[in-house]
Amino acid sequence: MTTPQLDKTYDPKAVESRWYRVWIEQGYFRASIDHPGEPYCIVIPPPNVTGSLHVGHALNHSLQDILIRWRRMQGRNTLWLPGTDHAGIATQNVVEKQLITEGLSRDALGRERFVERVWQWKATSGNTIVNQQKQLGESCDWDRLRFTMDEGLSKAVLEVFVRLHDEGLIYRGERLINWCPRCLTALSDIEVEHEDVKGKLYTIEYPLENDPGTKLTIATTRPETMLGDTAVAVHPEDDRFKHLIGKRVSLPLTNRTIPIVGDAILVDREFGTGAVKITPAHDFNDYEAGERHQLPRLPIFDHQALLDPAGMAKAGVEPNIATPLEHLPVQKARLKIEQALKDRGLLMKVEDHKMAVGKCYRCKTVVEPYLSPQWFVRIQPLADPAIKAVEEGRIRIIPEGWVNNYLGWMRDIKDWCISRQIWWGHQIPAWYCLTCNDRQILSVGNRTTVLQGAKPIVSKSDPAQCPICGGRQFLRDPDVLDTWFSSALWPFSTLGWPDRTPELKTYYPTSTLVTGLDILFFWVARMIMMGLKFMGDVPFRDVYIHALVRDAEGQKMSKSKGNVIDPLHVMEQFGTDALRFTLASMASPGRDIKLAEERIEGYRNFANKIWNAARFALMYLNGPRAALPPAQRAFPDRWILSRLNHTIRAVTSELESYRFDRAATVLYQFIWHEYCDWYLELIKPVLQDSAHPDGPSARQSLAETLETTMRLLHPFMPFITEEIWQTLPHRGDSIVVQDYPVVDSAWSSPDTEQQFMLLEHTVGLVRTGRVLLNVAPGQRIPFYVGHDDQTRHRQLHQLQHHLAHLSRGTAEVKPSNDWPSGKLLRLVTEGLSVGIGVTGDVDLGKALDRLAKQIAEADKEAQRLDTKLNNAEFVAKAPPEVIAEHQERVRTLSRDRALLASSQEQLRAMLGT
RNA sequence: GGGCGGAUAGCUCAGUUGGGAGAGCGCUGCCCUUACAAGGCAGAGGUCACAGGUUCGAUCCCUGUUCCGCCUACCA
Repeated sequence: MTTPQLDKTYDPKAVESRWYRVWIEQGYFRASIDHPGEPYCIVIPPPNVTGSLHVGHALNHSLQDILIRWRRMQGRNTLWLPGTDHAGIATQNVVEKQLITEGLSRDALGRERFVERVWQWKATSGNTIVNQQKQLGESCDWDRLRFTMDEGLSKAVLEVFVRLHDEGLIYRGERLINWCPRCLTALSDIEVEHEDVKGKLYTIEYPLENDPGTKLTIATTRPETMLGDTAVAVHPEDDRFKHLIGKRVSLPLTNRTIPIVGDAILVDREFGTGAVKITPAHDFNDYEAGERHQLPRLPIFDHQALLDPAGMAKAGVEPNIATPLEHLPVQKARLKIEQALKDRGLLMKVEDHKMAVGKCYRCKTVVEPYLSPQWFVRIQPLADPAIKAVEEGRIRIIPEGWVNNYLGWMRDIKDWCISRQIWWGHQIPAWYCLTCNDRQILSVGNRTTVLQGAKPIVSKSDPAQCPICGGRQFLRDPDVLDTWFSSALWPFSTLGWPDRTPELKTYYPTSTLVTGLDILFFWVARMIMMGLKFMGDVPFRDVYIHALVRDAEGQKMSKSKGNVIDPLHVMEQFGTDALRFTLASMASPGRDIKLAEERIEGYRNFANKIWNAARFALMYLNGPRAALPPAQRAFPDRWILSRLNHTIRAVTSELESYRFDRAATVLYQFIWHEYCDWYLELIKPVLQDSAHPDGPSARQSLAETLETTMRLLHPFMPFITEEIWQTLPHRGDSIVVQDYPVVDSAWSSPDTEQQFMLLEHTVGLVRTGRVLLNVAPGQRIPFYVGHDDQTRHRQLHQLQHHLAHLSRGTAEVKPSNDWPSGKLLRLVTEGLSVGIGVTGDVDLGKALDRLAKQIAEADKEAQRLDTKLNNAEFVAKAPPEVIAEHQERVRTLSRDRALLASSQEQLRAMLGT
């Protein structure tokens, strides 16, 4: 038999694309409802269709692939369902920017042609991220790739919208909503990011209508909104002001007077002046206060957040004030208002003030509360079951710490604004009869607005006839749905819902959702609500929430900071397996990942180490192999089988609890520091002697353990493990579809492990001695070993030839008091003694320093233990086994110390000091 | 303002029934020893943030403080 030869260093590029192609060709990732195993399904958090893979995706996807590959190998009926979402606002923004560079605009193009352009863009760039995912080795069932705007998923959206509307859970109404004046659309509450900024607090005087000499002083951070004030509020129990309630003030800069109202909710007596202006059209609190006091709402900004002439006219703003303000943005208007108030002596003071402003999560523009008719989901009835599902443990959130976060948000949830004033997305299935809604449909330029009070016909298909007037002319609601509305249906819409498909029956509820914290509310919470509502069951059993990836300094990665780590570049440079292993090993719960390239390089080295272990194995695997029962194998084989068994148990249980970091650490330690450092070294003498009687069993153990280790590692490092596995003796076509290793009690051998620890300590001591005495690495030396404990001493005899081999010398096992008295460096630890001959002209400085240090440490430790043992309370109250252990340690220490001291004296004697 | 998490070796982080403090990277010294210099061997380095409390005994449990993150919120 000829053995395949491997190159000296591992070259990821040479193997990755090759194996991925094979895996796809063989259909290993394809799921089938006929598979006999218990289903295990993950739906991918769909990335933006026009995006590209960033390191956050790489983490998220690596973890999912580890789970899926692991479960597939365990024989489960696995489905990892991939897909992308249409990312309404973001994608529309991208295409609009393209149009600008062509001198076009979406308005110039018109809705239909614009949407066509977006589809074109999706067609050209939509595969980018999918190809990058393949590069990462993701074992998705690509035949089932879904997109939120697919026909099937769109059907699901229609179905859900219409059913929720019919049940009264979707309604249209005019409310104050978050409005992005740049994207020109409504946003939901959670699409607004709050950011602390340094602002100013303006104190302004409003004169009383019937007593202009008396003034009510208010404080505001947004003086420009005063033009739309419709009341001033004071606390009803505030003795300073309560007599003013019911009176009116003249609103400066306008011809209006507005009432003073008492409002205990809005007003905090301690803050500012104790009096607050109320602008219901431009502030959420004021909007609610306005409801309480039946105040009019006077918007003074237009949809671009510019001062609106018509609005100002309606608000009675003095013409000489209004004219210069027309079409000014908020910031500029503020300066003019400030000046006007100053001119009239009404501006008392301006102070620095810390405040939070809301920004659009897509474009970072400051959002404005804006009064407009929108569609909402009445969320409370959906939230209640979603709260219960988590409370009752039907859904587990991991790590648990996020449960309260989830519950807190769900219990305080607000109605969800789902309409967006953009064109890319699922258009709302609502139509307005042109006859019946004549007065509610308003066209200004190319903007069509359907006013509050219009009567929509909600239906899965175009209505033929108005049920009220019989009219046949309709306007379809121009708005589209929030992208997250379709994402919320993802776990069942991707499986064929609303049709009752066998896939749905097999894979729903899905098993695990892997996601970042940033979309817990955007996505996870909404999937839970929709899943419970429409499937009558939770969408997934486990939600695993992983950390955010930051740069080495802990900064959030962003293109503008230039600190992004590009996963594609990393894969190119260090290999995909290295990247995947790095991310897995750093995925500790509840902590952000600070990623530095050196870490990835370290795991590239790990891959190379594995590669070379395989090269070593292949070099010696020629020749007959014999599979003896584990107990009859040689010491190194018994030991590595026992350790491998332990590693299988640990990796499996860590994966079961989503501790990817610990699973990775366990694998790393085993492969590098047990398998390579010790096992391969231990078996070299047997392998290198082709006539050795233990050869057949050693070769069998070597092949068997390496092959098993590759299977154990495969979910983490799919490419290198496949490449190596193929060169080893194996059964089957691909590691992808082999069984995951399971614990085998016949492999477990605690006695052998004990013995190995003795070997490890002894070899360590000899090697230390060699360094202390400056013995050349290649030089073979004679040395003595002995142990105070009889059993250990006997074991040293059994280990003799291993000791000699690993210590590069000849070992004589003999009680230490039988050793020659002079010219010997003795090193001692825990009853174990090693003696190395000292030749005349060696520098003993290092050795003496070491002995002195050991003695000092022994003294210190002995003193610490003595103190404890002399404490009557310790002796009286500590468990007997703890006391016994302490006493034993004191005895060992004192023996060790005595031996070290005598060695010290002997060396000193040699030096003649 | 509220909530949550973190503070352990130079750096990044493990450490689950409280009883001798760990890994990776980096650093120092010696080695191109026929799997691997992307390597081997040996080694240095830590009042486990601070102050109290519980306990015979605390990195671990409790309280408070400081600093740093994140989430959330209507303080004009």
